[in-house]
Amino acid sequence: MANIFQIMGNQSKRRRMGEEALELIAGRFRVLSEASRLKLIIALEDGEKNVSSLVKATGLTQANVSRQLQTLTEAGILGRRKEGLNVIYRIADQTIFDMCDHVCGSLQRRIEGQAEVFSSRSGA
Amino acid sequence: MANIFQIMGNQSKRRRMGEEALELIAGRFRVLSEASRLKLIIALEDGEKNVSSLVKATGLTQANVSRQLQTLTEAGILGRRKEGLNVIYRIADQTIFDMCDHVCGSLQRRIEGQAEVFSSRSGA
DNA sequence: TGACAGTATGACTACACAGTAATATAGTCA
DNA sequence: TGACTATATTACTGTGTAGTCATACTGTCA
Repeated sequence: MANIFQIMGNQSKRRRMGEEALELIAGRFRVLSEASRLKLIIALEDGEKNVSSLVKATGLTQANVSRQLQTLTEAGILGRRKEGLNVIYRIADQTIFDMCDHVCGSLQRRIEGQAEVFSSRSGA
Repeated sequence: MANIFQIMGNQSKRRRMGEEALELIAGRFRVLSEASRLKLIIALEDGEKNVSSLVKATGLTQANVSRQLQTLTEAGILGRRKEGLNVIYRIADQTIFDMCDHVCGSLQRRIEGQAEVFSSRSGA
C-alpha cells in the first residue's frame, strides 16, 4: 500500500491546480470544520451505528444529527444503508482519521511551542 | 523522524477528546476551508514572499490578502518577518501540504469511483 | 387499517465571516 | 520635513450555514 507521504513531487501538481480544484479541496476541509461533524465521525470510528445511537453518543439533537450526517454523506465521508426502520451510517473514507491525527500533531507541536514561551517568560 | 501514520492507537485518544479539543481541530480545518487561503499557501510553497508578490500571484485584492494572511498566521500556519517596508510571509507548518495531498488523494479516489459508476451505466 | 418508532425536511433565527472601499499606519528616501 | 510605498485596519454588506422546532415521511407491527 503506497503511502501518499512517500510519493513526492506533488508541489508542481499543486501549482497547476485550478480555481475549481481549490474549491473542491477547500470544501472538503469545510466539511471537517465543525465540531459536531467531527463528533459524529469519531462516534462511528468503532463501527457503524444508526441515527438514534449517534444522537445518544453525541448529545446533539436528532434533527441536527440528521442534517450533519447528510452533509458528511454527500461529501463521501460516510456511507449509509437502510435496515428496516433504521438508517445505519458508517465511515466510508478512512483517510479522515489520518487527517485528524495530522491536525492533532500539528496543534500539539504548536501548543508545546507556546508552552516553552510561557515557561521561559515566567522563568525569567 | 516518526511518521504519525505509523503510530497507531490514536483511536482511544480520539474517543476521550473533549469538546474543547474538537473545537480546536475543527478550527484548524476551517482555516483551510477557503480557496483564497489555499491559494496563498500554495503561492508560498516555493519560498517566502512579501504581500505585494502574493497579491500578484493570487489575483486577490491587497486588503483581502492581508486579512487572510492574518488568519493563517494566527493559526500558526504561516510565519512573518518585517524587512524595511515589506512584510515577508513563509510557511511555518509544512504538514499543511501533507493535508492537501491527503485531501487530493481522497477526492481523486472518490471521483474515480463516480467515473466507474458512470461508465458502467453508459456501458449497460 | 391505525398506532407507533426512526429518520428526514421545511421554515426560521442567529451568527460568523469573506470580500470591499476607504483610510490609517509604518517605514524609506529626497 | 514631505512625498511616497507597502501593509494593516475599520466599517460595512452580503452570503452561507449551524442549530432548532415542528412536521412530514417511511417502515413495522398489532
